Amino acid sequence: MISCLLVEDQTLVRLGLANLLNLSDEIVVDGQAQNGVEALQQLEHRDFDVVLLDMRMPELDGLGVLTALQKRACLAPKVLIITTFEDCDVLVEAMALGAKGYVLKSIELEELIDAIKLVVAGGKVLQPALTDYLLQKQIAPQVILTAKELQVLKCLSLGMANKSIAHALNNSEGTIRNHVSNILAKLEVKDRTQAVLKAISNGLV
Amino acid sequence: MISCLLVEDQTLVRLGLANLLNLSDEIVVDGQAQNGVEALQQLEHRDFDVVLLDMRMPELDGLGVLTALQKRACLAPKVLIITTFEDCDVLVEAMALGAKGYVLKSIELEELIDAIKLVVAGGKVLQPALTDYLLQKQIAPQVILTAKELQVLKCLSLGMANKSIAHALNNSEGTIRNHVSNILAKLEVKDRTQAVLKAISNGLV
DNA sequence: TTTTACCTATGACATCTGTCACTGTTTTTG
DNA sequence: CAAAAACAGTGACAGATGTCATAGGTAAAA
Repeated sequence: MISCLLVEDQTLVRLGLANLLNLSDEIVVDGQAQNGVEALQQLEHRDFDVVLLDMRMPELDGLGVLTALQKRACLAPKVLIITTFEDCDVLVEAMALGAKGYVLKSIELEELIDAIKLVVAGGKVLQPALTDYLLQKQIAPQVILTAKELQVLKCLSLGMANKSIAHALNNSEGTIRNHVSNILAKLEVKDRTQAVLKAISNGLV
Repeated sequence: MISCLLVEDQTLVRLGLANLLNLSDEIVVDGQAQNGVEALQQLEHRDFDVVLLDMRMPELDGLGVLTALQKRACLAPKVLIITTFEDCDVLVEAMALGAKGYVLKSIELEELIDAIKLVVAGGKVLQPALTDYLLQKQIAPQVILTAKELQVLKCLSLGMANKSIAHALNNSEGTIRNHVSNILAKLEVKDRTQAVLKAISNGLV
């Protein structure tokens, strides 16, 4: 039997999925968590063969869990991300942080069970729908913003003007203008509005 | 026993939820549909006490189903919307289209069962989290944009510059500037970026 | 019919925005 | 250590943005 920790914030989805998996005779969900914090607590106490991890959660999200797990690399469990298409912008980050697979909640039950077995066996899983998505993304390679730029971008996406941002971040307006200019270049957009739109749709903020 | 049609596109969620509800001794999910079209087909063949309806679906979404059901008003079944917080902008529309209740997927199982019973009994259900949301909306009374303004706002939220919008809508740039100015005043914001953010969060676009 | 609201347009104006070139300081990294 | 990034700053500039006053045309409502 494959022992499995299920991390998902929506109670109905979590209970339902746990039930379904437990009906199979190969997988047993013997741990559940509503958010990243709970998940890490459970993982301290005992080991699981695999962690089914949702991305969007309160308290600590999927990426947070992955980051935390990386720090104790030796005994990191296999992680299979199971989430919605809306959250798949972070696919690359998640895999970079050590996730072994990434499937959508729209997956069929049998496929999911196969994916879990594959991951436990040491494989990697990516749904066809996602590989297409990846291809599209890789044409426009990963944008890397510096910490400061990300800070400014967050201000932008709050609708702040350069002057306000300068005041908020204790910089001159000119400096903020430079940062904004660099952000626009990196995001390949022409003005702050487009930057905000791109940031939102890419989950950068 | 309350007979129930469950309409939800994500297979795992649907099967899981159906299982959970069937475990109770008051509710039986004896119909399932993956989208609005399938739901309407099922409803032609037979009656259900209640329809559990997801909002965001392929083919035909929740609002579409409600609209279709309204047209044969006499034998419209009770509808309980069960969806995510992201889709709750359409709450008012859904209720106006005859939905008897609106709950989030984050609801607890027992609460959901209670909600279903309440709806079948002729009541209406709104989760506390949603009533708060409604209040917020009503404090900032409905902004009324003219058709043209809405058109311009949509362009804004695509990240277009005034010149582009002017070109796209066959107007002078000055005219567009005037429209933008009026939009900003009506939305009570200071620049186009804030306008776009507000438009998005209020579902105006 | 008169009024009202909407769409269109122009010109002038102040301000904001984004770019560029150039100069530093500090921190990270090879 | 030396090179490379990241960060902060200035000044000058072009162009975009938003405001205001003003005004003509059209369509719907009173």
